[in-house]
Amino acid sequence: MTTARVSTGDEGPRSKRAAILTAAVECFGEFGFEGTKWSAVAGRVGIGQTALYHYFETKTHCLLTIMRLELQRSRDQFTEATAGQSDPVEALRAAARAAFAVSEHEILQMRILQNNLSLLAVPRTSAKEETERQAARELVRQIERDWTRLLTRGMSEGAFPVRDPHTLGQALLGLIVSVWRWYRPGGPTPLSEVSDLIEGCCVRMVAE
Amino acid sequence: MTTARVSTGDEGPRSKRAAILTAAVECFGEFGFEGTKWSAVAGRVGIGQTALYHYFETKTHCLLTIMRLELQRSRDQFTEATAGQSDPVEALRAAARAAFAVSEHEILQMRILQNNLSLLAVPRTSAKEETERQAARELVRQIERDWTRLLTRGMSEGAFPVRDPHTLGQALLGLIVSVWRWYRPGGPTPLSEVSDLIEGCCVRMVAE
DNA sequence: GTGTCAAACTGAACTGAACTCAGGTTGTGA
DNA sequence: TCACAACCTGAGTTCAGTTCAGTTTGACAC
Repeated sequence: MTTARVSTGDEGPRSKRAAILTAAVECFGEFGFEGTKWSAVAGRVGIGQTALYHYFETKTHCLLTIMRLELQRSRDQFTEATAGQSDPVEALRAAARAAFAVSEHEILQMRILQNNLSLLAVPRTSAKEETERQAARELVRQIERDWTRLLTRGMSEGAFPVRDPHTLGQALLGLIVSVWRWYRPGGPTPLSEVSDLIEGCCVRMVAE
Repeated sequence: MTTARVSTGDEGPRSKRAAILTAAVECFGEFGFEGTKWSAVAGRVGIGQTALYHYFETKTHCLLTIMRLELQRSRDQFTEATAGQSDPVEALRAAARAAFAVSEHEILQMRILQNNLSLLAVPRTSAKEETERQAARELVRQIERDWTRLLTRGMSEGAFPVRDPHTLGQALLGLIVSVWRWYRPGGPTPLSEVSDLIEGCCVRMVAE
């Protein structure tokens, strides 16, 4: 049950919100969102199904919350990794490496995010779902802008050949996140190798 | 309603299978699989909901069929594009270009495939669903093998530096298909530009 | 032309998972 | 020790997907 992390601070002392999020990440990550029964998450936390509705308006609201939190974490990690880097190539390398410096739990969150990104395209009818969706969309936009900025800076400094920075940013992002579609911990290729290979790909894509 | 394409040949003279597939592609592509009601597809074709079950065992069976057909089409296109190319770099370029030489209807199919790939990971209980899932998985494996082969050949001929060809193939595929997540016809960047940019990225990733 | 039969279809009923309702319990903090 | 908000529950509702028990249709043989 691991009542750890994911705390957003605004919870009561006997709140199970964090436990629900953790359980949901494990279920959604392993069986997929549609593949997991909402009641199974309740069972794993040790409460009745209806108790879930005290914390989340709907099952989708929980999913969107997980996605938003993961986007926030990803973006913070990017910001932290690139903060000190003055050389554009080094900044690019740091950003790519940061994307793969994740725990197994975070891998699940990336996978969930990846597999349900299309949810963000269509408006939701439930109020809280829509709020989370908007927040997630805004984070996606900011992350795209972060990458575009990194590329634009590198191009204006002459470190990267000039190309459409926005489309190139999308391509880099697509390349990096696509890893979570097939990568499995304990698989044939260790994550460190994947990380090195993708880092090199990013640099060659952009800087040559 | 456009009773065109997608015919697999083994249908009766008054079959609406092709019309259902076309309508389903349009609905699933625009609103997402979970976002479209199965009855809405029936409505678009002009039949009652229950008539759908004459052609597909379940809604998911229809989705898996669409995905399998699109994988088949993609693979054929790869094979045709790379057939005559003896130079590895030219073969790589041709493969990348072929991936973007698609109609608007095929773009929808790529999007559907992309958004529901995680379905292929977990076994299905329905017999026909499971058959389509196995076929789709096999096609994915073959497509990965096609790319790996292309890379291995280029490396052994000295046209590409030696790197893990399987992981690099996954990266190329991930880069290419990730485009369908954000690309929209009539958007700011025309597909021809995207195609050129991604083609260049592929070559730099692999050949430098 | 006419009869046959599988293919094609239908309205009514069923199912199961997400969700609502109308309260009951609990433990924190005043 | 009492109040009350946070937390929880079992019983019921809803609705999309699916099954059932047939009816209609039209291609083809004769």
